[in-house]
Amino acid sequence: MNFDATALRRYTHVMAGKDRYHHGDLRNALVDAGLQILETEGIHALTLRAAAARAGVSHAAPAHHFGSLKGLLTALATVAFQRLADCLADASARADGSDPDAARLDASGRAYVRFARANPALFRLMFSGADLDWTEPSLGAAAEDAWGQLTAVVAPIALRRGAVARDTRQALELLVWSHVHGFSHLAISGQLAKPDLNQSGPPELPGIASLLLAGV
Amino acid sequence: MNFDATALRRYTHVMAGKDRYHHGDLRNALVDAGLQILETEGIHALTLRAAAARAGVSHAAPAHHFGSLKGLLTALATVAFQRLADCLADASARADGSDPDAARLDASGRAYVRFARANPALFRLMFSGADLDWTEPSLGAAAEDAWGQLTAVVAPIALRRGAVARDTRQALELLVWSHVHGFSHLAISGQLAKPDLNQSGPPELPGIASLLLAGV
DNA sequence: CCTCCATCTTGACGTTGACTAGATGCGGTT
DNA sequence: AACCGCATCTAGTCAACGTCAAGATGGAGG
Repeated sequence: MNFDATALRRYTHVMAGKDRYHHGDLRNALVDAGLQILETEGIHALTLRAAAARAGVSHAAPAHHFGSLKGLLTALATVAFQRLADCLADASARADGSDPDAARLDASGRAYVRFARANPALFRLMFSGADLDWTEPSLGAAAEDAWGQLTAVVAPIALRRGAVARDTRQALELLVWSHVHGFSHLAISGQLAKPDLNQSGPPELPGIASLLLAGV
Repeated sequence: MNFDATALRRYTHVMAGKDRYHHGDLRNALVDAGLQILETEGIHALTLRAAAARAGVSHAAPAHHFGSLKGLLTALATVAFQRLADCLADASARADGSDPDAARLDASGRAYVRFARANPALFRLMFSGADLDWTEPSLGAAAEDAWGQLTAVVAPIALRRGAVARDTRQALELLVWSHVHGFSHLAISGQLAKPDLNQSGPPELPGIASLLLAGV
């Protein structure tokens, strides 16, 4: 979790109310501020100046820690991928059912969608393409973690389908990822709010495990 | 296609080089300009002022036709949904294979992905959520058209699976849409560029028809 | 105690979306 | 043919933005 006890002590010290020229842990404070703004006001309200104001520093302070707005967005996306990976791992561990493999897959899928619905602006940012600096190693590592959590629950299903070849296995991983990612994206885009789709309540993620295991 | 011969005549007349105070068809000119900017320079370069400059009018002119930036984006997304619907209809019509239903479904899916890959910024805009004005009826109608093209190719497959109930059928439609939409989004986000996914060439959209028809 | 330098502030510049007031000229009316 | 209403477009302005440059501050190591 990149926990820095010294920095945190200084940070909480400042949080207690003591204003000082040197913040102590401005970088983390700005990330927190950014996450809050993203959650409460959306992506358009997330500006370097707004984050600085929320952290109680001058408008140009963020530049020293993130270089540019892209840097701040990259830091936020990194945290987001880490949180997503945690959610997926947690859901997989808690999954319960008569078919454990299938239960873990479906539970992970639902967790993916739940994460997107709970953090729509953040989710969008994670997959916003050119807005992020993918040369930043920590971002790539966090994204790999999340991807790894997903492939881990697909692997047993793939084996039971007889998908031993690397290509076949990766095609299944990609199928599952596309499925949950597409559903998540449609959900937070409001595309699932069509009246004819809501006559039986809000749409739920169609389970993929049973489909993949049909006829096996 | 909302073809307005009179407006077009004036528009082309202006295009011929004659500068006049009244443009003649500024609205369409601004949409064209917006599409070009989106394609060549990306979403961040798409500003009201840039579109105005490309159309050769003053910086405040777009406001009279679109009200705000949101209005221009909405107009662009409307055109985009219409084009997507056309692409899907075309792909379905041209599809060819031993199983026509399956061929049409897979061809439509590939067309969806091809559209996204060919127009990444536009595709992102179409599903950008709060950036668009969904109270605009034309936008909703265009989106419904595209959605209708997709459900049309899913319906035969659903019937062959015995999905006669409305809920079951809609779940399948949603499954297919999630699949192609998620893959498209991952593709244009660069998430499919992972080295371990490209050892057998760039990933292709996993066919969904054979999966849905397995064991039928 | 003193110096170094990362950290933070202040001020400025160019660009943006949005608003206002005024100029223009097309299309319908007389 | 002359007129005029009004949609269309221009010009000017404002606050907010990202970014840069220059200076102030104060903690860490000698």
